[in-house]
Amino acid sequence: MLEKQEKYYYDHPRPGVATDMVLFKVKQGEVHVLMIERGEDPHKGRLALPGGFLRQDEDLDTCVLRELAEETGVTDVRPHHFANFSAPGRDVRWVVSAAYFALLPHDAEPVIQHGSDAAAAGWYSLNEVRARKLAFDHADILEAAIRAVGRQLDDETIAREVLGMMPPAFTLGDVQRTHEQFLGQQLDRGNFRRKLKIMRLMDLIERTGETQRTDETGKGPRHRPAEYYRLRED
Amino acid sequence: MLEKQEKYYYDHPRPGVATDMVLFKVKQGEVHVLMIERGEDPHKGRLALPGGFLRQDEDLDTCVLRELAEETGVTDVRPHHFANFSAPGRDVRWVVSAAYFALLPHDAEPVIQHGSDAAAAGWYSLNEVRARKLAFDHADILEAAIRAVGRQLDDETIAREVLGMMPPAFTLGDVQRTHEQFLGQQLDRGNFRRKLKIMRLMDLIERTGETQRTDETGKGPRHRPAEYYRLRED
DNA sequence: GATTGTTAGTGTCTGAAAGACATTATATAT
DNA sequence: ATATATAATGTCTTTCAGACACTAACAATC
Repeated sequence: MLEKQEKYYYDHPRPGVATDMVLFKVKQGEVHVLMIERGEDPHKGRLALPGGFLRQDEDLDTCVLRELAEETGVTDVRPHHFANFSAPGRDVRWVVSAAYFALLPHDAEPVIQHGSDAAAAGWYSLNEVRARKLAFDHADILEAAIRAVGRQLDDETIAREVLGMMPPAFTLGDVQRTHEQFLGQQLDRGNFRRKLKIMRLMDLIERTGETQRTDETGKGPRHRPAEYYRLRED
Repeated sequence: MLEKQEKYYYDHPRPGVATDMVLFKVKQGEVHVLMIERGEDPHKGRLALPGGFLRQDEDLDTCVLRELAEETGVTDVRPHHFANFSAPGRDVRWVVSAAYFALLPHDAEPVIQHGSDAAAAGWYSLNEVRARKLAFDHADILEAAIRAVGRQLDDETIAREVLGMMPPAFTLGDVQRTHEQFLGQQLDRGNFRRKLKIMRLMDLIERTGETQRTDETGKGPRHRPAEYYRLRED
């Protein structure tokens, strides 16, 4: 293969090719994003999206999953490509990036790995990460990812993955608030629940029989408690 | 810039990065695609999509437009990215490609250029090009492009560009048949016309006053003639 | 104990839009 | 004249989204 490569060699300058992953998770009702603190220049110390360079024996989908597994231990997510980022000045090393998003199931247990490239890693809420100065053009990538999820929320595949993000017991209001964070706007409760039925998403979940209650610390609703739901086995 | 690049140099193998353009045109009622006969290995002699390698001072959108202009003289089209193609074996030179489609306005006058990379170029109907063995994975790219256009036909931007593909005088049946070729299925006439109104596409065109007629050669309809339309100035 | 405030859960009214299909119109061919 | 094919338009029904109303159930307060 290398010989063939030389045989057909073209004298084109070659950019670095990388993937970036915007991994979303729901934590205490708020959408969070996995970010890594860069341990090296360029942009040392800034928060960045996980991702990495393409290898010669893999395609981009494989690359983004491999990098995600290496840096976070997450393996069971579906990557969704939504855009390329290729502005010449976006990375002084000249790197073209294929951007993906994925929705982390709640039962997944990411183990943040510390490598040379990632001094620290962790989950940041949308508000937190928006208040930070991010590496490269990762702020643009993040916003584009949020919009991409919002656009695809009426796609059955994505809507199912959102259900998979929910904790073991959740209310329909929790699901609605998650949708709202991706859409950036409020939704009508009645219409949202009707949509869940029409998209047959209600068939994927079931009532636990429990309802919200106010615990001894005073935490909890001061209003009608919501029914808890859980994902069905099948 | 080059110094900085060396300063931050990463020892990653770098694939070639290219763009491929699926340029559609309507010719005598049939959707055609611009293809180039490859003048060099790999895949010398086979039909291929126009496109080329990314340069250091441009992003992917700029690249695909530049390559298109160089190879065909076409300048006034809007590129729409729809997918990346990155399977390791798709090109023995290891090339990752960002795939675009564009819809050629009828008034554009492409001048096919003959370069070292393009021994011959020309328009092929979907049936013709599907009967040929194409270079690389360009058959996959082409089919994906057709589906991408079909999916976006209810997007106002794309639907307008389809109108722009029509010849100076066209019938609503011509527009419908173009949509059908992208969708791969028949449409109901009444529903299609209603859609044109709802999407306010009827505001963009006007009747010419002429109707189809059978000319001396016997060409023409043997049925009720259709009204001709044209694009409005504004 | 009644009242208030807040969210949960459900139902209803309206209008937009799609799908299926019917009807009339107008040309050529026989 | 009749058949045939397509153009052009209209109608009926169903689906679905948006807006909104109404009741239910809890905690806090008066």
